[in-house]
Amino acid sequence: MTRILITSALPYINGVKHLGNLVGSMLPADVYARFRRARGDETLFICATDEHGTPAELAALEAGQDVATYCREQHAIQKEIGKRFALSWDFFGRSSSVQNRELTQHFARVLWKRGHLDVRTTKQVYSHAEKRFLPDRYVIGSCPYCGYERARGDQCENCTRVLDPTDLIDPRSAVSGSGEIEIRESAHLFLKQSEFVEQLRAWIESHENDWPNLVLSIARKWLDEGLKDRGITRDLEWGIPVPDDIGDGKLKGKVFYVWFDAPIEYIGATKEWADAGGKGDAWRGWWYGEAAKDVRYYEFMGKDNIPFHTVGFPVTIMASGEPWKLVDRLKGANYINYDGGKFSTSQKRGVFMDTALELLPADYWRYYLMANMPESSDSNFTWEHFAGVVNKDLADVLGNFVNRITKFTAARFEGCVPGEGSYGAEETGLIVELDHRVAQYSAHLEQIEFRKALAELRAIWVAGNEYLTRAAPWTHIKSDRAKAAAGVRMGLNLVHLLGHLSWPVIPTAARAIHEAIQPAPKVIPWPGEPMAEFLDALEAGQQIHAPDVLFAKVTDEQVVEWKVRFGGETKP
RNA sequence: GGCAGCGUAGCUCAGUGGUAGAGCAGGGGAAUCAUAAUCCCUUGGUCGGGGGUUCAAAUCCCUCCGCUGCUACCA
Repeated sequence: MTRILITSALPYINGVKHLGNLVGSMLPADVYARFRRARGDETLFICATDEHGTPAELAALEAGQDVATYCREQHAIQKEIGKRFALSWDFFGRSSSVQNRELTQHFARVLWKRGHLDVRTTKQVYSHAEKRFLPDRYVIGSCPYCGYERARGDQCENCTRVLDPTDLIDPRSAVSGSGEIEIRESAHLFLKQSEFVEQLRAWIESHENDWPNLVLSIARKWLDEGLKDRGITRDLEWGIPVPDDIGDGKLKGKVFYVWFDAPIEYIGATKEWADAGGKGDAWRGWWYGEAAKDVRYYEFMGKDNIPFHTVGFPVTIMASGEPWKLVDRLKGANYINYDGGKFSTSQKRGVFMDTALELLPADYWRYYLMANMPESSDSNFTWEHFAGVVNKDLADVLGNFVNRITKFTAARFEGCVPGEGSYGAEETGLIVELDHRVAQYSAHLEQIEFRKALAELRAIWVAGNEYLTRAAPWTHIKSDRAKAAAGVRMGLNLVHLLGHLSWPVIPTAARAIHEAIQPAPKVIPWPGEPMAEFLDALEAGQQIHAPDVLFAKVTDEQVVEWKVRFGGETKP
């Protein structure tokens, strides 16, 4: 049987992630992992914090901590918040782990020995104030074309021209503002990506039919523009050191570029998982050679990460000549905007994972984000839309359905599954509809089409309400108790079904729904087929429990309050 | 500047050659089990503009406009 390996793009270490980061990678990966586990597939869901690079060092500086401490603390925070969002990682590792260091150095050594790396001298901006080299975008100055005074060294935000730091007039450090900067030469290791253009293109085209358009077009664009060799080392303190046996002694004190070691951490974190669980070489069985032949590998990420997963990481693996697993299905997401603008960590604009949970439980966000995932184009978050979806879909359609049938059972059937009466034409029709809808829902999830899947899930919730209205046990109870009983029995079986089907998306609420009927296992399995059997499975006389309100509504007052608090479109 | 994606009902989005769709919002009705929650019916679009191919175009081609992103040292 096929085993399922799932990785989510690694959240960067410099602070709590916003909803845009969540919906692009971690959340869809989690929903997919839960779906696969529910279906009974052996599944491994791996994630980690991405801890290297200049922004991490600067964030630590700003926090007044050494980088190692800063990363350790931030990792713990992100892990905690992820758990509270019910992200069901099998392991949440760290790109700064020993395991990743060993693997990254292994790849670099193999690539060096095989001649796919070479040492080149580059010119870079060095700032005396910080005593460090600055990436282009950390150098600011006046744009030589439009005069904009805060143009960055890589691009002018005002006139959008692509720049080089040496183009800037009056260049200075964006960190300290110091103008004491100079261009220095520095030796770096380059990955000869250009040698792999044909191999890479063949691989990408082999996925013509099973990768989203967005992913294919971005990957092809990089190839079509001519793949350049890429520097894979940096002059930084914090990072995975380049081993002494690479680079003929010219690379002392350098570390690998974050985008070289971050994807390798997918493998590294799997090794962290195996080491932590005493599983020995099991990590290798998910990634390497014959042992991993039965593994199907899925990656989830935002569109900004696509080049690194379609070009950089695959080239690293191809260049190693070793049989590491390449991605099979790659799901790329667009961006979600906040009230018409960007989510921004630096400007504190938008909603972040920790503050989101202060407002409402994880399931509210999970459902909204998945139902409106930016799959085909960027989508837009507004508080009104969010409140509307939560109130209508979760509170009115799903919550109220569970509530009305369980309350009715408690009031009229002593809170037990009634055994009288039998299913008739109404029930048969419903079963036919649900056989179809559940199959559709399952197929959409399997194809990683989340908007369509969630629309189908919602339609299944609606079908419950439609059925109850037609069956109208509250009417029949007055004249034909057996007929009313059959309707209630079906209603309760539907609650049972919704508890199963909703679990990948809204695990906490799904558990509460399931437990209205009976205790829920840790992984709520996919409902057995056919529906005719599943929807007649509850035993007569079984006690059920009407749950408390599953979803509270978002009030207009809350919407107003949150818009102000989170700096939405209330422009002066 | 180059490249890519997007532009369909008031809103959020499906729909890739064969008589324009869904959900929400709006309008009318039914029901009274339920978190005033539900269910049924319904109004609403010259598919960004223009040109072309075709018996037939939201869909293919050209062009223009708008929005967003990427442009290799942010990650």
